[in-house]
This record gives sequence, structure tokens and C-alpha cells, in this order.
Amino acid sequence: MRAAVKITFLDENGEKFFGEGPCRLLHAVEETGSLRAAAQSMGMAYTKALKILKNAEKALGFALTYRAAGGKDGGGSVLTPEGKEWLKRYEAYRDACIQADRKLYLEFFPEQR
Amino acid sequence: MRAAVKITFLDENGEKFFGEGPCRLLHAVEETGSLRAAAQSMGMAYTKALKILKNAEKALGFALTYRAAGGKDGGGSVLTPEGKEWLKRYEAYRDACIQADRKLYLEFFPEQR
DNA sequence: TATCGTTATTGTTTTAAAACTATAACGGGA
DNA sequence: TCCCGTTATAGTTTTAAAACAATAACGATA
Repeated sequence: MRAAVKITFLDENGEKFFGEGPCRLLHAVEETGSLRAAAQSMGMAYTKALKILKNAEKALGFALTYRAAGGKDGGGSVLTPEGKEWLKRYEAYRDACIQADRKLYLEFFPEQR
Repeated sequence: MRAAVKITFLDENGEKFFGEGPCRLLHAVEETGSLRAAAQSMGMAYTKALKILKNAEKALGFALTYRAAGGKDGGGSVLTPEGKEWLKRYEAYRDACIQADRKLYLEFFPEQR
């Protein structure tokens, strides 16, 4: 038995717009340079990946990725500077929460390992 | 914008078996004395409520409720002593996590609210 | 101007969770 | 022995999310 902690960001309407899914998606975009390839690498439909990004960018008020169609290789997607910064802060906060909650777990459930 | 933290307990197979839903359900059972009435008060199907309890009890290895059919009022459900104790510890741990994570939020996102 | 692999949009199909329905069994008490 | 409202179980129907499919537009390059 163990406890899992999940951090999710909500907009002013209480709607989720960022969590582990979008986080992993952004990393995949960084690695592949393409939203389509990123979605595919996660076993996610492209339409869903695009929806996730548009939704998050709308809530945040800035672009997480710069997406371009056309060009020599057909186009592609890259993280914006703001996107990189947001991703870093999200992960730092998430990890701090996980660490803090794990410590609390040992206090509240000392008999569990 | 705000961050929400969700605490979930997983069994050895990584399957969720306890979180806010089951927690609220147990409180409703305490208040109503009936699993059926508890489910109804939450707008939840009885079959789902029963499934939740059986699943959690199996993972924990002890009964959260004592359920009886028949008798003067048709029967009913009450929390076992172990169920009350588990509920109390879950809520205490959950609240400690929420408080710790809220404090961290102010550190990592000081410009928000 | 034709080609390429993207981004973007729309509509359909699958799928899995939840809700719903029906029915049996329980067991005190009238 | 019958009645009551509950627990318990099995099967069906709804519903919402996700996956899938099809198509248009983009724009640098040859």
C-alpha cells in the first residue's frame, strides 16, 4: 500500500488545464520537434494533444509552443521560452510536493514501509 | 489560477482503492445509517457505492462498514471501529498534505494571488 | 509549380465508466 | 407466515471521453 499525490492546475472556473499529461507532452515535443510525433510517441491522438495545448495556453494566457505548418520539412513545433520556464517551475513545484507528502506519509503511517 | 492536490491510496498493483469519493461515501454512511441512502445523497448509484466499499475493504484487508440486510427496518450499514480509525487517519494525512503543498505553492508561485 | 510532412479542423466510431433496471435474499416484527 | 426496506447480484442502457479518419492549409525548397 502506498499514497500517490497528484498536482493539477485549475483555471478560475475550477477547470483542470495542466498536470502530468501536458507535462509529458511538452517533453515529447522538445524531443521530437513535432506535436504529431510527440503525441504518437505517447500513444495519444494528435487531436487530443492539440486540444490539451490550446486549452493550457488559453488558461495561462501565453503560448507554450510555437507551432508552424509548412516549410522545408513540413513544419514542426518547439517550446517557447515561456513554455520552457513554465515547465521547469511546474516540475520543481510538483517534486517539492511529492517529497513533502512522502515525508508526511512516514509520520502518519509509520507502520507501513 | 490555483493548484489542486489529490491524495489517492494505491494497492500493491498500483490500483486506486481510496480517495475523496470513498471518504465522502463513508461520511454519508455515518450520517444516514444506510449505504443505499448514502449513495443516493451523493447522486451515486448504489451498485457503484457497494463496489467502492468492497474494493477498498479488499485492498485494506479489513471491513470499513458492517452491512446487514433484514431486520426491523430492513437493515442498514454502519462504520466499523477500524473504518472510523482509517477515515480519521486518511483525513488527517490528506489535510497535512494540502497544507504543506499550499505553503510550497506560495514559495514557487509568489506572484500569484 | 509540384512536393513534402507538418499543423489545423471537422465529423465519425470505439470504448470504458457510470447509471439504470430487475430480481433475489435477508431477518426482525406484526 | 407475511411485510418491510435494506443488502446483494446480474444484466442492460446511457453517456462522455478518447480514438480514429478524412481533408484542407501551410510554406520552404527544388
